Amino acid sequence: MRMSRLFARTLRDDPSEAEAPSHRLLLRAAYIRQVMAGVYTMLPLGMRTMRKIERIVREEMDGSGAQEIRMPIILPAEPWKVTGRWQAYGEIMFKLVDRHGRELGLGPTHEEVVTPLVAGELPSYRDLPVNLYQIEWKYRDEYRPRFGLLRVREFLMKDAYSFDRDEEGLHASYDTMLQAYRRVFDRCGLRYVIVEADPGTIGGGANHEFMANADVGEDLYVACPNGDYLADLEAATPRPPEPADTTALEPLTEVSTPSAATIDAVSKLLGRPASNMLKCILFDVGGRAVAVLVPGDREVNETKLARRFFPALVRRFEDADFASLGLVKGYVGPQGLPDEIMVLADHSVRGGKDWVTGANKSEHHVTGANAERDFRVDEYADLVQIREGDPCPACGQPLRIERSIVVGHIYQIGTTYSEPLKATFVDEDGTERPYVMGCYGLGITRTIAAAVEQNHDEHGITWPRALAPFEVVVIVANRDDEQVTAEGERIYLELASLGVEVLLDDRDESAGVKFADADLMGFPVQLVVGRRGVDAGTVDLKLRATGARSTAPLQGGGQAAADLLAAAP
RNA sequence: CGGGACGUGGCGCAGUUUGGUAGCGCGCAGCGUUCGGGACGCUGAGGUCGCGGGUUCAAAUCCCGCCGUCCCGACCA
Repeated sequence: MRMSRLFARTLRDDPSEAEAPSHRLLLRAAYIRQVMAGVYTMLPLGMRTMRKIERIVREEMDGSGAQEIRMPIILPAEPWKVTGRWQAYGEIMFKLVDRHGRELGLGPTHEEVVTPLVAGELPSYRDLPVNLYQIEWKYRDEYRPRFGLLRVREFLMKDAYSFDRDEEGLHASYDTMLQAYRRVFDRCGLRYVIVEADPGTIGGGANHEFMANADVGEDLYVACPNGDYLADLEAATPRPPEPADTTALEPLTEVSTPSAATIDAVSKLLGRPASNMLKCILFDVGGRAVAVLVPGDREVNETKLARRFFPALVRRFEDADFASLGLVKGYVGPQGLPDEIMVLADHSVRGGKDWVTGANKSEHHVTGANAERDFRVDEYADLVQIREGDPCPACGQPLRIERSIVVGHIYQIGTTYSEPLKATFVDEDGTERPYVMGCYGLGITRTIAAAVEQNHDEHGITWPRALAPFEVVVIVANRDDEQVTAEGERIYLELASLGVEVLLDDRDESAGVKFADADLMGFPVQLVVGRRGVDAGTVDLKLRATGARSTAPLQGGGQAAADLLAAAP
């Protein structure tokens, strides 16, 4: 490719809307252009990098026995209503209506399409397992698109779905995908960790996230310094506390707490630490009231709560909800709550006693409240938000919090979709059983951004070879010199014949502009042909990632660039 | 949706406080000079000042409404 023909105008100044490094550089280096919030056009350079990731993904998926299909972007609403996700995805799903008044959606993911597809084609256990994947645009009307390609409303994703007879088969399929993902991200040159994660609106059981480390990452995970434990912040489970000694308990006593409707205020008023307060938060779960108890110094992890009740919708009580049950916001406690309110407590509540909590009466709290004696707990569960410094569940060392970008997420979803969608096969014993499914997402466009976040410096992008849109750029430093131009052409053809993806900067620009653009666009190897070198019989080479410079003979300069490239990361 | 900021040629910005008929740098086109780290000179093209309404002799500037974009929080690849 000749740069004089390449549709790529670089920007000298940072566009004012771009903040994150990947966003800034992808715009400046002419990889992407914005169309509207969270929607981008991929320019030729961006396309080439995107295709490279797609290719790596295809090779690893095909090599793992998955088969590529293509499902539509535009989908009927019905199966989504059956699984409950028409509601659960809510406003995130782009919804539209066709001329007949039929409700349609733009696919945010494709379980509701692939599951009936397989059910219609494969009624026998003999045909299992099967794993189908596609690389397709996904649509999510995000609350807040941001950071260029990192969080967008239209993105390219590889999604795969495995169908097995039983749990054992699922585990094998899942493990195959986990290994395939490792190879994909290794080949992309990403620095990443694999963490235990929350399944979100997909639902189901065990699942892992592939997290690329990055300063602008929106996703936090906890890591044990000993390497014993890695988990998504939302999914992380703190080590359960030792149960409190309940041999001597305070009596339950009501105290007046005028205008103290917050943990902080009550804590100050009564001179008790927040950790001795029992926070009682009310939720509406699909129309049913649920009280969640956590110590006063902890937060309820609403993601875990949503997971406990998935696919029912969980929302915090609003003023009207308190009023309808005769409760006073800020003074709610678990003792004496009506029977129809389910009471859930975090495991950490077992570690405390003689709680201070609301008296269910305006301006009053109680002290000395204890589980069983004074209030019922219907279920203990893991419901708190983990914090930096919490003990590792494996070894007890304080956990650290790290920042990252989720580039892949794999799930064991079991029969979460096959059951409601009645997607069954006939098993060996003649009975119908729902498929045991796994699903596997990998963000292609997000991987582009994550790679730039990890590979850039003050001059521009420093691509790993596998993702660079071109591997070598041949810079003709003196555009007016026919001999220099001819040597540049010759080396360009030499590199092409060696199978190297090469770009010839034949533009009528000064050398400085060419160097700056080459650095900005991030090609791994730069080869400079100039007057000086041609006279001396040499070319100059530069490895972009390290800045290391060297010279090579003019004759065979192409081979030297190819050798340097082969040694590049 | 809640909080904050900003919308002026392709990009970055000034002008808005104090209304007077739009400017700078980069980029773009032409000519000439330059030619190994974002060259220089001359000439030129390019703007419904986000949109709609209002006030005024006169609005980029003042008032009202709307839209868009970005940043901080609630969803996810």
